[in-house]
Amino acid sequence: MTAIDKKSVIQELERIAVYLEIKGENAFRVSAYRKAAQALEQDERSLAELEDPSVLNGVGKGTAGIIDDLVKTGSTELLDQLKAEIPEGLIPLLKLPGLGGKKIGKLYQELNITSAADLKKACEEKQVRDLSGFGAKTEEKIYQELEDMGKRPERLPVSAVLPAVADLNSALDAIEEVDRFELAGSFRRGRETVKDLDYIISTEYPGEVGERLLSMEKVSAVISSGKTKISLELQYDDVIVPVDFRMVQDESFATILHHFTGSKDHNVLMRQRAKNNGEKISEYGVEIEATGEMLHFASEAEFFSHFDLPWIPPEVRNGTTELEEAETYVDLVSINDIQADLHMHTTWSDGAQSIEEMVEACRNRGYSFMAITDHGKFLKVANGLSDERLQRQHEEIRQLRTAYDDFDVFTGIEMDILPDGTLDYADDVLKNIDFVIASIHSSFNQDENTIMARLETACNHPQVAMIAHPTGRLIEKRPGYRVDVDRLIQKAYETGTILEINANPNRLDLSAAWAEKAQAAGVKIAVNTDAHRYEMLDHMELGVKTARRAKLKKENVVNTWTAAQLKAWLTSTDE
DNA sequence: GCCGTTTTCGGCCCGACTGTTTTCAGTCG
Repeated sequence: MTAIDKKSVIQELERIAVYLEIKGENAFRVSAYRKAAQALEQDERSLAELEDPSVLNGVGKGTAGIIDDLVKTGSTELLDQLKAEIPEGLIPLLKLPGLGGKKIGKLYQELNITSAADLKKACEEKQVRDLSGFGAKTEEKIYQELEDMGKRPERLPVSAVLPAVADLNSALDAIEEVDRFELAGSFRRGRETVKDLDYIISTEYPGEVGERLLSMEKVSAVISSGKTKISLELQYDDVIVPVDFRMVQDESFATILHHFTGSKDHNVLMRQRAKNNGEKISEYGVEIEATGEMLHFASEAEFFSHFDLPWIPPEVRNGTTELEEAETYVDLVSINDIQADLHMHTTWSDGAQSIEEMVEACRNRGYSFMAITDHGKFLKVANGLSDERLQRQHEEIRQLRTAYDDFDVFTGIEMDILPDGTLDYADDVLKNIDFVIASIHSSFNQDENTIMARLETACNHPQVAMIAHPTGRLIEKRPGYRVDVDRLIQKAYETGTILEINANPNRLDLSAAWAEKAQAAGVKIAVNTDAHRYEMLDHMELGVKTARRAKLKKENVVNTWTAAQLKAWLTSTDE
């Protein structure tokens, strides 16, 4: 038996890095521990399977020894020393913007500050401003940050920044001096939470563009404002959205887009590759070190091509294996492959539009088929369909679809799996429905076995085509019910049940990590919006980003298929 | 602390902005 689990080992390595940072240690030594923690995290193997950690890139003899200590005893000498030397209360101070290890070290050594409370007092007594490297302005800023500490979340769910994205896109569209712009950063990479929004802007007139940005309506604070870089905070009700803008000349657009798309670790990989070629990547281009010549690129594709790589999708730029795997991303699912949305609601239950309105909206998006899947009778709060209303609705759908020869509308239902594990409709009702979704909306607090029994009952039913939002989580709001996802994936594979990536930005459920595992196990995935009104159909893009993060191939995403292919597959998996 | 097809030392991705300085360190992404 080991003294601690893998997650704890990773945390302890990160803790060592933080302590060393405050101690003012060499920055490369600090980042070495961070890198080791990351290498451990990204390796699939358990501690037991990973006999010698130093085989990992970034873990050398020293850190391997520390890992070994942690595994065997739960502690290690270095960490014990650091704990004795540095007060634990200093660690949260690293989170304050503008305070890094060096400055915290100074506060500790010269003012004997050991906690947030000490620091606040020192600011009030105006002691901080007298330290070299600090000043009155810094002191005031620190004081304000301490006041605000803990008031705002570190990362925002994508759903929280969508209004800001919409506003910023139209604001930038309206600025004449902007030649083109793009939203980069973790939003472009399709992460489910973001720290800020990173906009890159091509312009010949950064001064004018900057002025316009600073005068935008929702600006609540200016964090920094230079010649080519501006950082703002926008306020939307109680949500504060930090935004960075970087302005460049158009010739540098591709390289700055790449740079600010990140991830940081991906950039490190690319820069290392460039260095091996005697070249240097910056935001502005690629410099040939021997001659000093600066190369520019018309597109990201050209930029990658310069390094003998195909264009690497932003969603997989994790700084892990994407350079080696670059050739395998050609058949990644993309938004243009999507033929259908298979989960949505209408006025028949809790949606805002009629069947016909939703059908028209989907046709206009260029889809070739869709499914109407209102809530079942169990969900009374959502005006779920009784047996009788269900029949009538499906009759209406069958009538409607005769009007189209180029578009198919599946009859469907989002049927609850009841708390007692039974299904909401009888077999003879289900057998006439084209696309039956099963999902859990109740009794989230049941134990794992009960939840799994519910999900397995649904998978086992020949008429159930798909499990919607399989874990029930809401990002940053609730964890979901107690589902053993590995077991669900296995069951879905055995029964030919599709698992959903629900594209709603509050859900993104399955997550990318689980969807990747599902694909590896041979499970088919559907990316659906679960739209309750027109605009929510737009969420497809976020769902597809999640699918791409999961490295899903087009062939494994059923709503890239034709209606006929999906129908044939559904029939073949009935048992 | 890690690493090596310039390999056991000397680098480690690169640049903008701020606040403090008066040429730059620290922080950040």
